[in-house]
Amino acid sequence: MFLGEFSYSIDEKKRLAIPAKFRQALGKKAVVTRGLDQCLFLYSFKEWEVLAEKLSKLPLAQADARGFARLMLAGAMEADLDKLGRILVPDYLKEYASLGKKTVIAGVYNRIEIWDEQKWEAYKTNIEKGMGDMAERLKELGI
Amino acid sequence: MFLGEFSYSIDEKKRLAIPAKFRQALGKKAVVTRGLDQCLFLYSFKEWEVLAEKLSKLPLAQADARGFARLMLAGAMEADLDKLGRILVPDYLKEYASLGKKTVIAGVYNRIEIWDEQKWEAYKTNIEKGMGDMAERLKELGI
DNA sequence: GACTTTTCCCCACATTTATCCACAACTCCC
DNA sequence: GGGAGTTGTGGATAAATGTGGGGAAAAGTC
Repeated sequence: MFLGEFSYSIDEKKRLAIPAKFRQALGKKAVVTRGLDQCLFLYSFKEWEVLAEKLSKLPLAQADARGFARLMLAGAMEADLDKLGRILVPDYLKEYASLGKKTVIAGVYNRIEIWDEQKWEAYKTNIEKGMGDMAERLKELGI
Repeated sequence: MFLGEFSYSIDEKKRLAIPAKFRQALGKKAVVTRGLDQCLFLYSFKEWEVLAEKLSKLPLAQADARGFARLMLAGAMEADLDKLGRILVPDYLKEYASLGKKTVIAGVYNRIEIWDEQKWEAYKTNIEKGMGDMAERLKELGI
């Protein structure tokens, strides 16, 4: 299980270090892909395989399902860790998440999220503001 | 598994480089054909054989299924990779996908898609727009 | 048959990518 | 607190890759 919030920087060669704590659980082979709210998701290859399998089985005949699978699969990219535990972030994903130099890496249960630092701060304050209302909903969920 | 999004250019001899990452899985013998949404599909010969078999078994009675099968089978063309990993894109397929110089090659699980760059960008933003309920679908898939 | 056009195989070159290593900051342990 | 190991960052060098042409062989045209 991935937990915690770390800040790292992407160098000019698009390399991004993964927190040492996550490396063992990730393994050497990992996959980055488009995530929700303009961040990137990072999965271990095993986790990803399960997902990709499901995506590939979506009906090809339906235009919207086709588009969805296409974006998720084409958006993904193998991101193997080098000797020092870094991955390479492809240009199009860097752009998608509007990643600058400073990034935040957050562990969220079975996946790792990669955020631009500013976007992360903005998102956090935004969510924190709505935290009061959320408590109500959590109660409904029995938390 | 083919993953990722790459941009390449077709030269004036209709040659198109295939991403190095895909070459091994593709093999030397490949097949290009008309795809859905005005892009081209590129399969390894083995995958193509399986697909062609399925297409040939589509119910002959249904007009749309028949049309689809016809489009894909008649549009297919062997596209062997040369020494440097490039294929030749026939004129009629270039025209079908309205390929300009700049093209995008996308890996979508068991196939590779070839898009005109502009068409690809347009398609992507279009899908993303209609993806407000993306989170819902992801949840269904257990992402 | 002569000529033009197309297709295919060869190579050159600039750029990108991958691999390796260096160094400073930090942590942990004795 | 000092030393050994780890970790984050940056850079150097070597290999691989993308792109563009040249020219021989094949195909088509008049």
